[in-house]
Amino acid sequence: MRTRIKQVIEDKFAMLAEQGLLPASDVADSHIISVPKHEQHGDYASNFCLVMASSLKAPPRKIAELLKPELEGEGLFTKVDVAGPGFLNFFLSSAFWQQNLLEIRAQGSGYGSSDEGRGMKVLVEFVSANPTGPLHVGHGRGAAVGDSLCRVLRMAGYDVSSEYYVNDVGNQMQTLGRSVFLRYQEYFGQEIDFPKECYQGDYIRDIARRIAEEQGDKFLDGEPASHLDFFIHEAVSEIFGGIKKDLEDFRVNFDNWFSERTLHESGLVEQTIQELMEAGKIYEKEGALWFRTSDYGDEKDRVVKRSNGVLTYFAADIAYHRNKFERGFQELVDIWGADHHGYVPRVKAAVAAMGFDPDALNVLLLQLVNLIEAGQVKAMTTRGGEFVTLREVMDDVGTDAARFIFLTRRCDSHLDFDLDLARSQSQENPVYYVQYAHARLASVFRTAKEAGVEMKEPEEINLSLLDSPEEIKLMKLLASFPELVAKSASALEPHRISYYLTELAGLLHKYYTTHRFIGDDNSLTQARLLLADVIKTVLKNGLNLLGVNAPEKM
RNA sequence: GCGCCCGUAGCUCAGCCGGAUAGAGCGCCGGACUACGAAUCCGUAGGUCGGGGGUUCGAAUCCCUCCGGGCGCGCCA
Repeated sequence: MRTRIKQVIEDKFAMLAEQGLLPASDVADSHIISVPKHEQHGDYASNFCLVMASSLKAPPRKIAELLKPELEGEGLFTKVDVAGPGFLNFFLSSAFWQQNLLEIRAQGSGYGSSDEGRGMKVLVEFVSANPTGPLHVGHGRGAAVGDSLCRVLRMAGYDVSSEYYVNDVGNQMQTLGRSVFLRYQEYFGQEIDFPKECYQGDYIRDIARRIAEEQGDKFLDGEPASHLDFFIHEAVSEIFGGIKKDLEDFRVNFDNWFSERTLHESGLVEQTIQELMEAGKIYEKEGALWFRTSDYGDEKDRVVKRSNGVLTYFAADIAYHRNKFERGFQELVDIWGADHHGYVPRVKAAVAAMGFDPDALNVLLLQLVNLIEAGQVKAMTTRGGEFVTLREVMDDVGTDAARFIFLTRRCDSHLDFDLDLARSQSQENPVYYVQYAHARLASVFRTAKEAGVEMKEPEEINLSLLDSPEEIKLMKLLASFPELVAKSASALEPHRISYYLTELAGLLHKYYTTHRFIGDDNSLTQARLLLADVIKTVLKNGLNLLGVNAPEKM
């Protein structure tokens, strides 16, 4: 609708310019159609006259007055107002909104879709936690945001793939294997010196105990180094199995699990370094290889191969991002913890140096999650081994509440996750507010069925009965859902969905207390049931974008 | 010291590629079930949008600066 109004204005302007009533001029980019905050400002508003005033050398209101009759003659609006400093306010008839209900109903679970993304291939990479320990709450936020973003992008017409990058090589693997081996020795009563850099969590002991129980003490003999691969393999597969299970229960699915190891094994890392050296973008200094990232906006050059011959994590990441582009993705979204923000410029620099568009790489930085319990921040450190896992939170508050809460904040805002609130099965918990709206409507249909009321075909329903201010307001909000999804997608901001749903649920609850869906007047009942049906659909579609259930009963 | 993010009601936060009178939830206080679910609704109170400058017809929104908080500044990942 917005694009249609915009087009009409620009057409009418061109016509007036042709007639010599206004000077010809290019239309400013800042010309937008918005939905005004106040009802008296109409259903849509245009700032056209304001943004064009200076290039047309005419007062905004005067331009508006010239356009007004032309726009009214279009037949699209019941009224066009010139308001304030020169806004054009457009009023649509209630029939317009009523007809829209049929459209929503026809689209059903597909309502909200658009071709905003035009089939653009997008890769969203998230979580990507090292398989050295269980997922913690911070990863949970990444999982919720990433997964929801994928759903939103898909609905907005993007061709989306989701991916988890598995760091399955490097020092940390050695450290992990060593940590488990030491605990294994400890299990058999040997004196061990457990270094600080080893993984401290109890889960390491659990893995060691399992190995000890299954394999006995046979690894105590001989050179520990020769057993290390076995311990690494056992630890990784157990930990990774746990991660996958956690994500599955959190309703997060990945299209692809990308192993860092394959980048090395395929030779892509070495090949990329070689090519960049030939292009003069990597040079040698003090025995190490350095990438000229400072030529592309980074603070300083970065090492890709250490003087001891070992590749850095960065080296693999360069190849990984190259690989992403070479797989044909046009937009990349990386979701990282905010503590990695210093890493962004160097990866963008690498992308640019390889000849790809650095703006095609979108890095979302997720700020910290603080768990609050009894009004106190629960300490959450990864190093000390004392951390709250995603599993604990999921088991504690449930997947629905956890996901919803993770999606009620902007990415770059710190998140205080109040456990008591999330736990409470009561009014304070925001997720229930929305779910309850859905369940309430489901209940209406159950009641209707019991009363023997069947919904007619939409075409037979007299929609003009839906004309109260509350109904109009609801219908307008319902109509804006596809735009909201599209905007949420292009801005990479899934949290907008949860705000929309809270607003829609609020309107429904309010409506519910002042209007009855089922009454003596059959045609009114029919019209309101259609409205109920459509609201229910939109709530469900929206909750689905968040990965939250839409229950029929609670 | 340098860089990134944040600062909006008592609390937690929306709104931020400029737009009209700045919103919500929680909390406080007061109301509403003999009709579809009260996990709900209605009403009251609550604001120098961190401070200051600038750009503009117009700034919570953009720019500069200062103050406060968080996080980073490895030949770690």
